[in-house]
Parts: sequence; structure tokens; C-alpha cells
Amino acid sequence: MGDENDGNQQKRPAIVWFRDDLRVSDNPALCEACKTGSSVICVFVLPEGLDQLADYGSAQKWFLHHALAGLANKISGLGGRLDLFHGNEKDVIRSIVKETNAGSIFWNRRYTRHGRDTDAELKKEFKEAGIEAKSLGGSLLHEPYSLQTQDGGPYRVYSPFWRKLVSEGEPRLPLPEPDGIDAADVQDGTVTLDDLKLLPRDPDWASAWKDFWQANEDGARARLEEFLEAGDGIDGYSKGRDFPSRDNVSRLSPHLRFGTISPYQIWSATRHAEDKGDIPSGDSEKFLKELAWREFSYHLLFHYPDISWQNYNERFDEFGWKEDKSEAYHAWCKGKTGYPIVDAGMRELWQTGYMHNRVRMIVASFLTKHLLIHWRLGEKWFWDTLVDGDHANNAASWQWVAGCGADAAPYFRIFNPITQSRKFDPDGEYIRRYVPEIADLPDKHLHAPWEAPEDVLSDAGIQLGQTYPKPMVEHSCARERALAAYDKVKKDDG
DNA sequence: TTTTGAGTTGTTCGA
DNA sequence: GTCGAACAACTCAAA
Repeated sequence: MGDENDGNQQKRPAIVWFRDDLRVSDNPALCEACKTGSSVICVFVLPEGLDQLADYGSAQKWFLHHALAGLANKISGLGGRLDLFHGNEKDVIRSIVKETNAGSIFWNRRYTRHGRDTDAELKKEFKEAGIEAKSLGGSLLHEPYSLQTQDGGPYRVYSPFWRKLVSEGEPRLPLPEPDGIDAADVQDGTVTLDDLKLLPRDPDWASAWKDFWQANEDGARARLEEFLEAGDGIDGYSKGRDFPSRDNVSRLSPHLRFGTISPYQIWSATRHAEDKGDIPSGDSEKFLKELAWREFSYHLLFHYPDISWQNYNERFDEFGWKEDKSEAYHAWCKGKTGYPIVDAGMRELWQTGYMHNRVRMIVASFLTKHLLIHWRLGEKWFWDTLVDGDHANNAASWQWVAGCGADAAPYFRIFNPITQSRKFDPDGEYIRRYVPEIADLPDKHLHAPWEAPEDVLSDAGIQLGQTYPKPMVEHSCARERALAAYDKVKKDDG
């Protein structure tokens, strides 16, 4: 009917379906909808149904709640309205399109198999019904299918992937937010934000999290700007990022997860800071490479959608990781392994919804190599407790540490939790912050309390096995055991 | 087709 | 204390 509109009849509204892109700036789907000149309906659907239960972990829900509140504010500031729904995604979207008589629908792409299948099915249906359905790229610098090796296949090693990404030239500049949103005169969403029950209660374990996270678009931008200021986080990033007590990490991961910021905005702002000469180029390059690791993880997830639950390297199916939720597993979850650096990390996670990257590697190595527990259990725990729990990063990184992932570390690379602790938390600031019961130990013994003389322990008010656990496993025994297990994987193949 | 160089984040041991 | 070598062999990507 488009061209036959006689002017009396209003243009059919356009829908923007928000998912992992909870921002109004640099949002291609929103821009495209505004460009139609139609009135715009902004919607978010909290998925419901058995197959979608895993869409958000508990910690992510807290972040999601605030990100949605922030998005609703931004949208209404532009003259529009965010409508919330709860239900089966396909059914809800179909019914919104029908009831609003929408002429078009826009969204930014997502990359899990479930998400892609859902989107493809809906797009096909709408197109057949004469409704414009358009997906856009907003969450990745490059679509996973656009970067190919010379053979036309996907990349399975990071370095060539990075070189390819760079050879494609600079990413596009971020899009500005729309001048205004012409709100469609249609009925409101079916639920309120509070109806979605995303916040924890009884107990509210996230009561202090507002001190750590400003979980919305403004918070993301402020965090990025602060990080990129001369003398702040990115200055010394390439070395400092390994020290969990330092502020040399961006903490933008949950914002990327929910799209309160886009990788285009991060890339462009980093280049801008670099051009101003504020920061050493080695540091900015290292930071952009980390952003590219996220791209690489999505590249893998797109081409190997099973990596969320299945070993990328099938030989590891024979490894024999334990999969029951044993006492050892629970001790790891709670941060009671007896290794201070591991316990500090697990408690940081529990208390703040975040864990420093270096420490993530240490605790993941400890679970999969020292305790021989399956990375899937670790991945699930992280998924439920991390605010930045990300479909691609979480799976790809766990597999990388476990040794079964793409471009994984050589099998003999088993982190020594004591050496790592001494090297990256030499003054014990990080450990003392999260494991206060051993804070009075001198630096010398903080990393391995079981080696401290009895009088040093009692002076620090520690009774091993009572006030703080004895180590669950002895490092060199655990190392030998892990090496033997890897040896088995190797032989089983021959 | 074959060849070649390279591969995020480490540990241990012995000189 | 510091340093270099060994720890395996394989797969990937590109020439």
C-alpha cells in the first residue's frame, strides 16, 4: 500500500526490537527505523520458555534491569517509549506486528544458534507477509561470515584473524543517536520493568553493586572516557592489565554484553585518544586486540555453535573431567580451596559479579587441571554469577584455558597458583581485599599460608582448617595428575 | 600441492 | 637470583 497512501492515512509504524543493544547511540536498527519517517515502536522481550531459560544468568539479570531502565529513559528523552514484554519471543513479536499493523521491523543481529534461528524464521515470515524485516550489524566490527581465510573458511587461530581484521581497514565511525523518535500511538507494553522480576530479593545479594556498576548507556560512556584519559587505566594497560589490584582494565565487558556501548564506539574513542598522543600506542594496540578477542570468540561461536557445551577439540571427550557437583566443586564456587589467589577471585566474583581477567585464568586452570572438573561446570557457574556473562566469550575462554578450545594453550601450560599469585599480586592487596581472614599474614606467607610456621599463623590469628581451609590439593601432585590426563588424550588419538 | 613459519596470557630445572 | 632451554607435537594459514 505504501505509495497509495493518500495522506489521510498515516504510515504504518516501524518496530525496533532491542536485544543485546540497549543503547540509542550507534544503534543501526534504531537509526534505520527512524529513517523510514514512520512512527516508531521500541520493544524489548524477556524470553520465556524452556529453550530460553539460559538466556540470562542471575547476575546478568541485575545488570539487564538497570540497562533497560536506562534505555527507557533515553528513549523517552527522544520522544519515544520503550515497551516491555515477557513471553515466547516469536509469539510476542508476531503479535506486536499484527496488533500494531507495523509496516517494518528492525533489529541488530545476534549470533547464538538459537537467536539466529529465531530471527531467520521471523524475517522469512514477515517478508512473505509484505512487511519489511531488516537485520543490521551493531554488535560486532565484522560479521563472522565476512572474515574468511584464503580457503574461504573460518579462522581458527587468533593471530591471523587479527591480521585479517586490521587489513580490512578502520571500522566505520559510530552513528549518532537519532534527533528524535516519533512515538507510535499504540497500546503500551504488557508488563512493567518490575513485573520482569529481574532484581534479586530475599536476599538482595546485589545491594552493593551500584557502587561497582553504572549499568546503563551513560555509565558505559563515562567508564570509557575515564579509562582513556591520560594517566588513567589505559596508560600502562599492556603490562598493568595483569595485576588484579590495579585499575588498568576497562571493566566495559558487561556494557559490551548488553550493548550499553558498542565496539565501534570503543574502537573509535581509543583511536581518538591515541591520536591526541595521550596514551602509548603499545597500550592502545593491546586494548584493541582484546576487543578483537571478543570478535574472535563470536567468530568461533558463529561457525561452531556447539562450543557452548561441547569440546571444540573432540579428542578431549576422552579426557575424563568429572561432571558431578562434588564437594570439591562447591569449595571452588565458594572460594574455599585454600589457595588464596583462587579464593580471592571466586569471592570477587560472588561479591561484585566480576572477576579480573588474570584471575579468571587462574581459577579456571585450577578447576579444570588441579581439580579435574569439567570446564562446563565452571562455565555454568560463571554464566550465573558474572554480570558480563557472554555467550561467546564465556564458552571460548573456558575452552581455551581447559586446553580443548581453538588456538588453545599447549597442554603443559598449567598455571601454578602460588607463582601466579606472587607474580601478579606481589603485595597481596587483591588477596587481602577478598580474603580478609588471612589479611594479617606477612606478604611472604600470604600466597601459601600452609607453608607458614605455626607461630606466624597464630600471630595472624589463623588456624588452618578452622579459620581458613588447608589447600584442597597439593600443587605438584595435581600438576603431575593433570599431565598424565593430557597424556591419555594424546594416546587415545593415536 | 607442498612447504614453511608461527602459535595470548607458563613452569620447571639446571647452569 | 637470573637466565635459557626443554617441555610435543600438531594444526593452521598463507606463500
